[in-house]
Amino acid sequence: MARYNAKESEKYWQQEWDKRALFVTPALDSPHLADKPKAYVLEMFPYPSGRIHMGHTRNYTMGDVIARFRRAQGFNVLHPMGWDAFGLPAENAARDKGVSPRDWTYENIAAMREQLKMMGLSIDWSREFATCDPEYYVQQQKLFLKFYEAGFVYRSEADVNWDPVDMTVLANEQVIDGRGWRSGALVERRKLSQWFFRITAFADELLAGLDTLDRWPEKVRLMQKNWIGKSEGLRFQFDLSNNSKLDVFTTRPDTLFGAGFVALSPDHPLTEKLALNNPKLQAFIAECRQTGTAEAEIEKAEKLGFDTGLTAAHPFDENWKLPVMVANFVLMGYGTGAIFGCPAHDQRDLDFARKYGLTVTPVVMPPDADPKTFSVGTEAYTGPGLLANSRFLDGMTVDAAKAEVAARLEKAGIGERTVNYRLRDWLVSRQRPWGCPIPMIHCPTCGVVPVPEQALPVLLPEKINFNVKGNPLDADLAWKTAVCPSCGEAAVRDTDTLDTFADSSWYFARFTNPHASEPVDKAAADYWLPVDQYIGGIEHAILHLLYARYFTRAMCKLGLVSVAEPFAGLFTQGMVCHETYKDSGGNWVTPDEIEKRDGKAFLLGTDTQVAIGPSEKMSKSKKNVIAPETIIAEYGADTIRWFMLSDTPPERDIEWTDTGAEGCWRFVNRIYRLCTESEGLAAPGTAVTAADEASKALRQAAHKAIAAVTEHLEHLRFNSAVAQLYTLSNAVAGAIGGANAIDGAVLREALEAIVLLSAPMMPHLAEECWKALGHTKLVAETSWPRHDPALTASNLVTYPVQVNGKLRVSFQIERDTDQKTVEAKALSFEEVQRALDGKAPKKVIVVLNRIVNVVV
RNA sequence: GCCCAGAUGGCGGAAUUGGUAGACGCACUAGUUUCAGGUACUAGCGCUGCAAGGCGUGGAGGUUCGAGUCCUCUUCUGGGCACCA
Repeated sequence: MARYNAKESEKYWQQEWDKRALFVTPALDSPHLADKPKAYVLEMFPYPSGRIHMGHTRNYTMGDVIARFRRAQGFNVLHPMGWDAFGLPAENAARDKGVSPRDWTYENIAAMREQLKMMGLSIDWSREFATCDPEYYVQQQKLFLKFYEAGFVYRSEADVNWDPVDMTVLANEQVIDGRGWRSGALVERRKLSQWFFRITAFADELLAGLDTLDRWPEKVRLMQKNWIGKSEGLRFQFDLSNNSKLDVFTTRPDTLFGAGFVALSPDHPLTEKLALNNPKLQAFIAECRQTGTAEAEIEKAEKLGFDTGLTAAHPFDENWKLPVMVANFVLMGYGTGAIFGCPAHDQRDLDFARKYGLTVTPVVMPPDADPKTFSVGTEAYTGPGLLANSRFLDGMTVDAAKAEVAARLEKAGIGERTVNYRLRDWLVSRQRPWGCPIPMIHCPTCGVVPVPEQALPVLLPEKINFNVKGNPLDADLAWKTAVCPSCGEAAVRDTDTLDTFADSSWYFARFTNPHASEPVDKAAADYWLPVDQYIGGIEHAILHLLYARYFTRAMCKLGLVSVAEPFAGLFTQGMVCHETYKDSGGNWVTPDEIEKRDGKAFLLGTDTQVAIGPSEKMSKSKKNVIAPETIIAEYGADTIRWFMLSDTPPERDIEWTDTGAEGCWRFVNRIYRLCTESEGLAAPGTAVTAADEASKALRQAAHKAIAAVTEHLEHLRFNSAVAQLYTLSNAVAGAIGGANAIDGAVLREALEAIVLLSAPMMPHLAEECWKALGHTKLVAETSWPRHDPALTASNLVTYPVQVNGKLRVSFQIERDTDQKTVEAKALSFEEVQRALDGKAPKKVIVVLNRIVNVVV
């Protein structure tokens, strides 16, 4: 029996595609450009870690299916690839192995490019770039300067995680249990003057824009909406006992008579002022700063408070004094950095009040609660209700009370209704050497001066010395020293680099013409943008996608691009998982160290059992990684591609199994045999007219599959498209093995349907089969098949007959038969009569061409 | 802590969006082919019952002629939380 030689075949067809330049993007000045619609298909570009992993395989397979599908449908397709090449791992490798981050990165890129090419992706490699290419980051520096001129960028102080031993700023990832991951020193929070993008100025636009993104997953839009976190509330002032005033923000002004305290952030200017001559408060602030900067950490930390001794007068009763506390859960970055606490109706406030013995007064009554007896225990009441214990607000709804309080405080001139966003400005300064240098110069006399555009690029130093404390760029005096562009005196460069999220916030625009002398070639961008289908992990649902949306809007304002939204269609794929294994000592064991017998796992060649753990995302730490290259070496790229698309819906996590991969490989061979061993095929191009019943049935199956696969691919339901191809191949195999000979033209039509429909998913196999079927053109040059609706429609429909909602029998009848006839037929069945048990039906519901339900 | 998502046979999942639950694949069982392993082919495969039938989409209620699908409550699992990308 013939076996498909994937290794030879895949290499051969990849070369044929290359030779014919089939995947090169149509040029903007090509004469027939306007005859076709465009499709920009993009997968999130990879970080060059050195090897592709199964997650990449899944991501790029999906994108490639769409790109090939669109090409076959006659679209002009842009399907590029690049590298998100700046970032921490290169620095870590440099520190650990003494290599240069540049060499390490480019070596990784070379290795990964080869691996991606083995997958047979239909990528236009002529557009490839890495974000660490000076040609790319110089354009990013230009963009930064344009943003700066437009006022989109500003400088301000912000907290960082500071490692006091290594004298360096740490990423959240590098802080383990409050300590630096290398030094083990307790991490401190420290203020640095840094650059920000004023993304909050776009908050409303970014929020409203979500409504236009109808081809984005609902959940991603919701996550972004919550992230932006628009809330309407009231900002008002308290008079403090030290004769100063304090601004607070609240979304619950209705609960003002339930106020138990006023609380300041440890980072609030007033806190810092009070701490100047209060060592205990200084110690408290230091304690709060031991908590990391991560929101989850701050919110989960035990509530800590410090009584300042000050009091605040209630705005509606100057004799009512509230204690003014400093509280660790009040964030300086949100609202005004100060709140009034209403313990009865906010859980954090309640936890805090219970700990420090503060007053808890319920002012919103749950339905049916008696205001005289209702009290709050350990759980705050956050639901709706009517106001009580609130003087002039008593009896009002929450909404009415909010409006009343706001109106009164506005009238008194001490408050105003405001809109507040949870979204904070984007801090882009990174104290790291492997990133895009920020093109700014700090001059002792002129202050901050931008590097003039003609003086760009600000290149990274050739050699980065990691044997220094802190940021190597900062320690590199030769690199750091500059001349002030304004006064010509000695000055220093900004030694920070841009957040790598900036690199990935506009690369999709650069792909439309990666060699342009400006950041974006307007004509190319106008033709190709927005990206029609963007595909990547859900982990990017908020930050990357929000930043890219912000950049696009900012570039749009500057006239660099014409679209406001970068990604018209978004798809977020699930992760690739695998079972985990642990030996008796609790150590992780890799899949190739075990063998399975009777559903149990043993160490290879032994009777030593290992525990099978849950399927989790493939990761080195859990040793449950399967390398794509070993699978490609064993079965070829088409098998791994087919696996990635089969069974599991693309948005869900998929579990890699060896048996599943073997099943895919069997299917590859099955298609190969069907196409190479079928006898009695008509010549290519023969007109199809099925006469006999078996041939008619096969024709119908083929055309149904064409319709269904097309529809499923349009909606990225790859697993359902795969199932349809199995069904069609079963139909073909069944027809060949059947009692009646199949018409040669019908058989050809069915086989060609399988080949063309599976081609986006298994492109090499498709070429091999297409050739075996006698074609001289490639599949990659062949149009997508069309189904004939006359062939897929049947004039018979099946009616299930239910009695009281339970299925009893079903029958076939001509489509659109009148209801009376259907009803009579349904009632005529013995099964139905038996279920009726002699009773007369109360009602018979006939849904045309669908179902009959007899109600007794 | 806050926000989001998911739950259907032994497993991955399908279900025309309120109309025959379990398509298709994996695993498994029996048989045929084969020296054998593998491949290939045929048949079976939710649970229960001799059968008629009954039960069945995480759990509890509800709406409906009819609910995996809609509503309310609930349990569990997974993801994100701003310097990982």
